[in-house]
Amino acid sequence: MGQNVVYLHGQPEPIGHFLRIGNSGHRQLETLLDSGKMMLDRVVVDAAAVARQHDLIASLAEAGGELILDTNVAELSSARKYNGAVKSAPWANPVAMLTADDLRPNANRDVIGQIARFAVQHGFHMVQAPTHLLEGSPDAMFAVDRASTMALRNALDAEGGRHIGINYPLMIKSAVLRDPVQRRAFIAGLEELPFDNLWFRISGFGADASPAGLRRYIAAVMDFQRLERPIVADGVGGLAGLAIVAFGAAGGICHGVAEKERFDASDWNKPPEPRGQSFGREKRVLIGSLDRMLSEKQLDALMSTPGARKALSCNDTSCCPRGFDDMLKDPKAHYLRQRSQGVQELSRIPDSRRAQHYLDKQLTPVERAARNVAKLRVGDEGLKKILEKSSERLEKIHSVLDDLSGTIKGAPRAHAPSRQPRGKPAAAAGKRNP
DNA sequence: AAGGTGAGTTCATAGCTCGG
DNA sequence: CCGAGCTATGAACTCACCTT
Repeated sequence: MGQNVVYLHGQPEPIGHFLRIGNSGHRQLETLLDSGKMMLDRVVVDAAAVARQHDLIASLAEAGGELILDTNVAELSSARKYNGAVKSAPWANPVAMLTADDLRPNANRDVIGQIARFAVQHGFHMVQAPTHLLEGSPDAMFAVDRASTMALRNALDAEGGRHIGINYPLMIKSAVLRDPVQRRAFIAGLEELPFDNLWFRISGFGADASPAGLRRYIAAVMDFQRLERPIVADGVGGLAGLAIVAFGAAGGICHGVAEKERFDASDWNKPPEPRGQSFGREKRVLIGSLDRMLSEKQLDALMSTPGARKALSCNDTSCCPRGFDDMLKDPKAHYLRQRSQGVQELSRIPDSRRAQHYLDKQLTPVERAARNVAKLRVGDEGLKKILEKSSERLEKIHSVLDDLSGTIKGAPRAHAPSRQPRGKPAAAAGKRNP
């Protein structure tokens, strides 16, 4: 598809695709990077993990990748999270949450100054402004966040980081995003701030978005184009994430490696969990024909159903030549190839045709495949329900987005964040020639 | 080299709310 | 009054790193 397209107005603008390294998957990612399978080289690194992930960061920098620092200030300011994984961030307070005072210019803890020096010292190209999870536009922390953004710009300039850009992460729950009055207040408050790109981290939204939720997300985020700055949808993945960029609501998306495809901060203000009680997730495999992941356990159970193996296998021979076996053998490589393939395919399509291409060439085939999966004679009632719901969801997304595409035709589209470091080729990391 | 330890985490579902 | 969508809640597995 698309190989024979002639571009009358130059190359279409590529969609920005960003990867969150996360907390503990960096060794696996290093292996993928070294074998040319990482696919993405614009990465967000948590400040709390920089020391541990130094090897991966150095390799990415050497390969010309773009390094983005997440300061973890939002988590460090949360009752539930400050004493968890983020507590090893250099500016963490070991005995308490960070407060607005810690972020004042000239504060005793000098968090802003520390962030600026750290970003320069570790060669970051971009920094997420140290913003907070906001209850709404009247939240007093919004003013603190605006002051922090200005202070960070000054601190970066003063510490030799004039070339380092700033992303502004707006962290609110989806109900707040949906409120047009609060949107206007946020837009007014952001207008004069010195940041390069606007990032959305919307609590309660992600790759599993409901059809109506997805439509409202796209419509709401489109309002922010009034700021005339590139927009990134953080914590989204799957066909929901692709829809957001296909419809031009955002110019880029960001997610983790088979995780962080949804952002949920609903428990951040609760007291910390007592220790010793933790929950985990079994290994999961991305199933393209369902637009969701299934655990190995669920897949095992499905394999006794005739036709399941064929219907669930990756049929992209450049990704998994031996189909199901390859998916199971290296689920993270499969995940990265599939996610980057979807974005790259869309990137080759001219802006004005992306929404239609998404509907016809990306959503429709999956919808059809999901319908076939839902027809399988699965013994397990729970699993059968999951398969049927996935299929139903995709059909509803199609009709909702079909309608939306008529409504927003001709509306201005968000741009992708320009690549840092500027001027370097956008060679995929890991594809270094010997 | 192998095994133990510590810490992170994602989904399904029940029940509630709000709007038509 | 019903259904869609939201919120709260409860459910064991993975990975990295350290110790021996």
